[in-house]
Amino acid sequence: MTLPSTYADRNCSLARAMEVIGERWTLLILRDAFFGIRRFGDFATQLGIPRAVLTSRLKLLVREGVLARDDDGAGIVEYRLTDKGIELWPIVRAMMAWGDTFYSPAGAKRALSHDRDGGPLDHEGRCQECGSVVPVPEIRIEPGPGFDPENPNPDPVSAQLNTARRLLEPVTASRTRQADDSKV
Amino acid sequence: MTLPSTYADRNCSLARAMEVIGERWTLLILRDAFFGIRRFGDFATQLGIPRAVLTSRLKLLVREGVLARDDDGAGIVEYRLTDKGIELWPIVRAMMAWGDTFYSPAGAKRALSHDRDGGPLDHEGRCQECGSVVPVPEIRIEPGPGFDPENPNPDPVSAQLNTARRLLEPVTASRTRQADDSKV
DNA sequence: CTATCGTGGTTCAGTCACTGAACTATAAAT
DNA sequence: ATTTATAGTTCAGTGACTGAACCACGATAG
Repeated sequence: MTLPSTYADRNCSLARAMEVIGERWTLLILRDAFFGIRRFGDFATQLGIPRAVLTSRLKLLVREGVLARDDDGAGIVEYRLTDKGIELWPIVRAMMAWGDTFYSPAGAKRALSHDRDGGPLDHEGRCQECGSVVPVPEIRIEPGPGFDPENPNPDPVSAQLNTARRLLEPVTASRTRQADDSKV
Repeated sequence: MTLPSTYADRNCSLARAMEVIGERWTLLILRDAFFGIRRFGDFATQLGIPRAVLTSRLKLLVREGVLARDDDGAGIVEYRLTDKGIELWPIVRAMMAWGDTFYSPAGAKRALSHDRDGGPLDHEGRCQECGSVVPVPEIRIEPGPGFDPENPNPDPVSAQLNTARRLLEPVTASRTRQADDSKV
């Protein structure tokens, strides 16, 4: 049902993509998923999104195969990006780059680099050291020159998000999934 | 007015970008702008968007410097992408590519190529012939293998949009700006 | 000069979605 | 048995979108 009166244009792939990821909050949810957030409560507190809307968005993203819902039966649910979801990275990266260019005079708020060789990424996502298009799990993200530690949000999840990390690396929650699974 | 309760995250450029281009319809308006649409009425009919919403979106985009409003004083107004707006192309391209990949089994609905040498563009926007990142005005767009001529929309604007053209090349309207010989 | 048309909007009632706060359900942990 | 952590649901109030009609203005036709 994605949208009541759906975008009519059947011949533009952009319209179809918008029905999946174009609703309010959706891209911010996905950004946080790239940053390693997997838990319902963490999405809710990080984004300040109404929980009912979060439920609705997560359901749509799971139905469309962008996120996978992983329930361990013990009250712990994780939402992880699927391969299809990971292929949304160029969109997220392009939007961050545009926002940095025009709304962050002090420089990029987050700096991206190739975790293997340390080379910075250009705006097309290429490592300037090795020249390759860096796979998402090898991308290192850290606060950049434009990062503003205004209100240092003291919760542990925010603290983790503001350190240098690799994309998709899960934030460790207070109560983790049962008995340490090897799927990281 | 961008958003009533704005996205709170001040430290993600994505949130700032979403405030400018994240509202419903906005990216479709910009897609049409890349395709050469410049007139209020053409946006309205091509997208099927309520005119009040279109007014609101155009005003925001002009205020943010993404579009320029050009009024010739004779009842003809044109909205054109600025340089800042043209830099949104990687976002539009990435979303079309993702939509094609996952929702167009018959192949891309629109094919992109380098107008100078005819080389097709890869998913990062590089010409596979000359290897360069092709500037937007040199990008040729035409119906691709997944294009579906289902309801051949008979209006002249749609007809132009479905032929091979360069991006940003304006669609010629029935009544053009200031003194023109091409009367129908 | 008046009437009509093309164009770029505005207005408005009805509907739908989002917001924010409170509440519920379930499974540990104490 | 009670508390805590987590993942949701519920609901009234508000705001945004929808669709259709209407308006203002300049150009064109009679």
